Amino acid sequence: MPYQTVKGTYDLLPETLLKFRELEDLFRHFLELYGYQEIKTPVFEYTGVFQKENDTSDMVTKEMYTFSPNGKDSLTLRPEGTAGVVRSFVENKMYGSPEMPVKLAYVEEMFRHERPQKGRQRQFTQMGIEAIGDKDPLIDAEVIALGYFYIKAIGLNGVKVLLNSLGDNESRLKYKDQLISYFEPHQDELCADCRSRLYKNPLRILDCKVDHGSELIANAPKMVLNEESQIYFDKVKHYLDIMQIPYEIDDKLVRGLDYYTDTVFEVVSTNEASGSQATIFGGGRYDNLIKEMGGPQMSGIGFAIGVERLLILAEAEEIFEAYQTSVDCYAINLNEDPDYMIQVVNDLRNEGLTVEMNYYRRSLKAQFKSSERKNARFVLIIGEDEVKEKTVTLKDTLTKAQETVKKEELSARLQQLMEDYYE
RNA sequence: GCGGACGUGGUGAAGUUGGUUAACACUCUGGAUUGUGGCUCCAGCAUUGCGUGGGUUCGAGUCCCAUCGUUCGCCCCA
Repeated sequence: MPYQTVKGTYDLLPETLLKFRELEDLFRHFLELYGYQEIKTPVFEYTGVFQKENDTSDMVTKEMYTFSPNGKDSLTLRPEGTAGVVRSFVENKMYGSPEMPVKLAYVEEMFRHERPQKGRQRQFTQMGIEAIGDKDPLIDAEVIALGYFYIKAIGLNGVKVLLNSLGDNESRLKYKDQLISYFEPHQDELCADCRSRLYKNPLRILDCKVDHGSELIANAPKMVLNEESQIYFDKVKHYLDIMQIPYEIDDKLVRGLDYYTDTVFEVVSTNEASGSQATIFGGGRYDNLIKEMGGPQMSGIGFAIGVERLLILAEAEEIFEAYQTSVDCYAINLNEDPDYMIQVVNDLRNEGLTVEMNYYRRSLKAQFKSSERKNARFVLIIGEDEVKEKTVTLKDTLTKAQETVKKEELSARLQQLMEDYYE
């Protein structure tokens, strides 16, 4: 096999990683603002954590990295964050927490065996939050607010929030039945995928990209929420209005997995740089997941943001400032051995200054070029005379001023020069 | 899983219907200037090598097949 990254994976090189970190740091700042705490769950879990019974969707059957190291246990690299966090919530008995909801967050790598494309890798990073253990429209609105204002804080334009309600279990089951009886007589007009969805997850038919004569879908019965769900949804919208978060109701928005109940949302980009992968983040409320995982009947809500996609957009909108690493000093050595230079450099570093040095013998010109590339504020020249006199020739690259300083006084002199400059 | 495009040094890339030593530019290295950089000038820089492996041919970066990867779209998107 060739020595190269596996298809759909990539190296995050220093320059890009800095931008990545910037996005993460800002996200963590928002976690703090909204009172979320970060947790780490294992990269792999028992397959059952991600694969619910009766789930035969593409994503679980074809798109998970599932393996069996001992031929017995079936393990899977996490394809998403929610399941692991909910598992942890239950396993660590956080449902007993005095303060509800428990507000958790993660920034982690996910793995999906999909065909790679722009904005879609097989290993990718998601930042997400989950508010578990309580159900109130205010929590839904707050979750959306965190995501929305985070995206705005990055400086992205052309984003919009899509919002929908799938209703509570009662509303949804009723609606499912309605859809089944509506589509049943028209089965032959549906694509193969939708025919198989008909009984399992008829809501997905509404979101099908294959055109089955748009009339059929357009005329499908609309979801009618029961009174409780309608009031809940209205409150969510009301709170979003108060926070001045613009949103669009999209009744075709059903999300892929059927553990979602009531509020579902997605933030999409209208920037063409995102290509066909326009969803920046998506999430929703889940009333049944915690119980399914062996916890009490509790509800949760969360979302996940794809960091790679954010990065594509952020780069397209050129919101990153040019990064320029720099050092305080660069030490040039003109002597055969580096002993004296090492002492000088070591002292300065121990004083807290960032220092680079020349490692091997090369021309003065080459060393000066290095100092430039490292963007050194000061150049320290160490030749025969300096070693003899226990001094260092100090050149300020901004003022071009040059002076000879005693080795013991170097650190203090540098600090002074830097302070003077900023005055 | 399906369909289209693409793959030449560290980088950006030229390479006409297959024909001698793979253009040009940037970067880098050395020198002019062996204790003072940025400018200028000179020189060097793709292990007979053009993603990889086969094939056709007197001859292939150029044609054919396969394979790997990238990319665009479809599917999917927890």
